[in-house]
Amino acid sequence: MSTTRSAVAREPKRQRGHIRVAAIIEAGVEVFTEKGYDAATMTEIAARSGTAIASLYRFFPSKEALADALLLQYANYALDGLAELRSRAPGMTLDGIAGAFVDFRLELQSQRRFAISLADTRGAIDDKRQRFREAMLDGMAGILREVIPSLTKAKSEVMATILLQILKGVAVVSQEKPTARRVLLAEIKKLIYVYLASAEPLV
Amino acid sequence: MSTTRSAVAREPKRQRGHIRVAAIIEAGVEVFTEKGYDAATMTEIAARSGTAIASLYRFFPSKEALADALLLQYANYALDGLAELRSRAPGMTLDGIAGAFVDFRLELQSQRRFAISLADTRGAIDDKRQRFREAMLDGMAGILREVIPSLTKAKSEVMATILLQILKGVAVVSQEKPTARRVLLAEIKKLIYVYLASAEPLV
Amino acid sequence: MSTTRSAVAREPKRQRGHIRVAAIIEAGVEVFTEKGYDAATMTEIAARSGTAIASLYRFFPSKEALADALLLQYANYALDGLAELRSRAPGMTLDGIAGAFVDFRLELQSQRRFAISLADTRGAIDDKRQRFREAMLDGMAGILREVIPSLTKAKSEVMATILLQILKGVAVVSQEKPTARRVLLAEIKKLIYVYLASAEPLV
Amino acid sequence: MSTTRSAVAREPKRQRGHIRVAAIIEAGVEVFTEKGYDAATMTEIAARSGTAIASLYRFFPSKEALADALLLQYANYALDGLAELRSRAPGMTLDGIAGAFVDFRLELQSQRRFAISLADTRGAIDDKRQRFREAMLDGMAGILREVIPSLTKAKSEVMATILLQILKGVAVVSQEKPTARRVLLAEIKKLIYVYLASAEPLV
DNA sequence: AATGAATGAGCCTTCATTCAT
DNA sequence: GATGAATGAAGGCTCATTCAT
Repeated sequence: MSTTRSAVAREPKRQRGHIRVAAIIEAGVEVFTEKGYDAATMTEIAARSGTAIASLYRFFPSKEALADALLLQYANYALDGLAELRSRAPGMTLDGIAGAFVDFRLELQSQRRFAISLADTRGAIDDKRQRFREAMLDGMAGILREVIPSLTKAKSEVMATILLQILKGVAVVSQEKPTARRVLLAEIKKLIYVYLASAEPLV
Repeated sequence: MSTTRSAVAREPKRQRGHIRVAAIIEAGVEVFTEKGYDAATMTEIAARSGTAIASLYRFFPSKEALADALLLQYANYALDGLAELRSRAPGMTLDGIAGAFVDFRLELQSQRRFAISLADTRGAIDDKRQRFREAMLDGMAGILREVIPSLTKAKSEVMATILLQILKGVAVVSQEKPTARRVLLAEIKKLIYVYLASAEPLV
Repeated sequence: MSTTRSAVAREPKRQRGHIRVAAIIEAGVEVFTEKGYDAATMTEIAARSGTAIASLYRFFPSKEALADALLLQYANYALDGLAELRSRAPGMTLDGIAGAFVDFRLELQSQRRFAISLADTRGAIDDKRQRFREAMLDGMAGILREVIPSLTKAKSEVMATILLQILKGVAVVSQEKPTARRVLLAEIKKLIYVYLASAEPLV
Repeated sequence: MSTTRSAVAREPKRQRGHIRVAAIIEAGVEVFTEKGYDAATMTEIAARSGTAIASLYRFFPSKEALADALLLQYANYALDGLAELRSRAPGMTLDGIAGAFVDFRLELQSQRRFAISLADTRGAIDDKRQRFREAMLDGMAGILREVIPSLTKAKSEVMATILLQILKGVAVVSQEKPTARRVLLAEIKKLIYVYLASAEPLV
C-alpha cells in the first residue's frame, strides 16, 4: 500500500510491532491531551506505553511525527464519521440533525482517539491541523446544504464555521458532572436547532 | 540607561516598581501570547521588558506566578467590562445585547491585555482559571436575567455556559481575513440573538 | 531476493560467508572513509552492504572489530605492495625509486581498500595501527638499504620515518585539482630524490 | 571592540568570565586533541574545566562554535608566528631558515594552544580550516621567496605546500622518545635544507 | 537594590549492541 | 542461521531559577 514515507511514522512489519504502535498511540493521545504538545515528553509517552524510548523512535522518528500521526488518525476517524453522518442526513429533520451533530462530536470524544489540545504546536503540524479543519468545515457545510437546500454555498460555509465552534462546546461540557452535563448537552442541541431553524426559509 | 541620582529627587520606590511591573506584564503578555506558555522563556520576557532576569524574579518569583498575575489582570479587566455591560443591560433589546456581548469580547481581544492560550498551563493556575470562569459565568447569567426576566437562575446559568462558548468563537474568527471576519462576527451576533429569542417567552 | 533452495546446490557456508564479509568490508571502507570512524554507523554499513544488522554482528562482533579488520586488510595490502616494491628495488636508480615510492602510495589510494582517517579511533585499534606503522617503516628502511647500501640500519630507519611522512603528502595533494595535483606529485618525487641523493655518499 | 557575533563565542563582561573562558579553552584543546572532534563531549570539556555544562554553553553556544574558537585562536597564533618568522627571514641562510621552520612548528606544539586533529570535523569548520591552511601556505611561500629570490610565485607556492606537509612531521616525531626525537628533528631540518638548496640556482 | 553569571535537571534524539522469532 | 525489533546509555543543548558582586 504505502512504500516509504520520509519523516512520518513507519509501520511495523511484524505482529508485535502493531501492538507496540497501538500502545504508543494510546499513550501519546493520553499524554498530549493531558499536558499539551510542549509539556508532553517522549520519555513519558514511552514509559506509559511500556516501550523503551528507542523503540518509540523506531516507529515515530520524532515528537512531531508522533503528533502528526495522532492528528492524522483523529482526522481520518472524524472525517469518516462526518461522511457517514452526511449519508444519513437527507430526510432528517432539523431537530434530528442537531442531535446528530452533537452525538457525532460526543462519539469522537468517547473514542479516546483524539489528541492534542488545539493550543501550542507551532510549525508544520499547524498546517495539517488547518487542512483538517477545512475538511471538517467542508463536510459540515455539505451536510447543512443537504438539510437546508435553500442555502447558498457561501452561507453554508459560514454556518459550518459557527457550528464547528458550537460543537467544541461539547468537549467543554463533557467535563461537567453527569447531571449538568446532560442538561448542557440538551441545551447545545437546542441551540443548534434554533440556529438551523433561523436559516431555513419559512415555508 | 541609569543616570546620576545624587540630589535629584528619586522617584519613590513604589513608583519605580510599578513601572517595572507594568513593563514586565506587557512583555509577558506579548511573549506568552506569541509563543504559548511552555515555549515562552523568562529570559526573553526579561529582555523584552528591559529588565534584568534577576529583577524579574524579584517581582514574580516564578514563571507560574507571572502567568498567574497575567491571568489575574486579564480577569479583572474582563470582569470589570462585564460589570459595566451589566449596568447598561436593563432596557436593551435582545438584539442590542447580542451585539453588546460580541463587542465586549472583541474589546477584550483588542486590549493586548489578555494572555496565555487557554491550553497548556497545568497546576495551580488552573484553579484560578476555573474561578475566573465561574465569575464570568455568574456575571453573564446575571445579565441574561436582566434582559430576560423570566429566566430562572438555573436556566440563566446554563445559558451563560453556552453563551461563553459561543463567544470564544469571536477569538477564532478574529484570525480570518477582514471580509470573512466581518461576516462571521455578524453571524455570531445573529446566533446569539436567535438563541436568546428562543428563551424568551412569547409575549 | 531469496530464491528457492530446495534441490539446488546451496553454496557451501564458507563460500556464502566470504561473499558477505567482502560486501561488508567494502561497505565499511566506504562509510568509514566518507564519514570518519565516529560518524559512521553500523546500521548504514549493514544497509549499504545488503546485510542485516544482526548478520553484520555475527561476522564482526563490534564496530571496533570491524575497523580492526579493515585496517588489517589495508595493512596486508600495503605491506604486500611494499614487499613487491622491495623485490624490484635492487638496481633501481635513486630517481626510479623516488618515483616508485610515490606510485606505490598512489596505488594504495586508488584501491578503495584503505579506510579510516588516521584520526579518531582510540583504544585497541591504535596498537594495531602502531604495529602496522612499524612494519611499514621496516619495509621502507629495507628498501632504502637496498638502494643505498652504505646506509646503517639506524640511519635507514630514520630516513624511513621521514619518507613515510613525506608520502602521506600524496594523500593530501590527491585532493587538489588535476593540474595542481600533477605538479605537486612531481615535486614530491623530486623532494624524495634530493633527500635520497643527500644520503648517498659521493662516489 | 566587537559588539555582537551571532553564533560565535561571546566574550564575558566580568572578570570571572575571562578566567572561565580560559579554563574552557584549555580543556577544550585538551579533550579535542585527545579524542578528536566527534568523540569529544561537551560534558567532559565542562567537567575538565570545572565549569557547569550550562556555563560552557553561555560562552560557546555550540560544540562547533567552541571548535571554531579554538581553531581561530590557533590560527591567529600560528599566523602571527609565521609573520614574525618572515620578518626575520631576510638575510638568513638556507640552513638557518630550515631550522627556523622546524623551531616555529615546535613552538606551536609547545603552546598547548592548538587543537583538533585534522580529521573528522565536517561542515562549516572545514571551510575555516581551509582558509587557515591557505593563509599559512601564503605566508610560507612569501618566506621562501624572501630567502630564495629567484623563485617564481607559482614555484614558491608549490614548495610551500610540500614544506607544510614536511612540517606536519614535526608533530609526529614529537611523540617519540627524547633521543629518537632529537635525531628525527635534525633529520627534518636536513630534509628541508636539501630541499631548499635544490631549488636555489647554483651560483 | 540591581544585575550578569552559574547551575543542574531534563529534553529530544541517536546508536551500538542484544533478543527473539 | 538470518533478521527485524528492542533497548539503555549517552550526547548536545535549553531553561527556570539562584548566586554573588
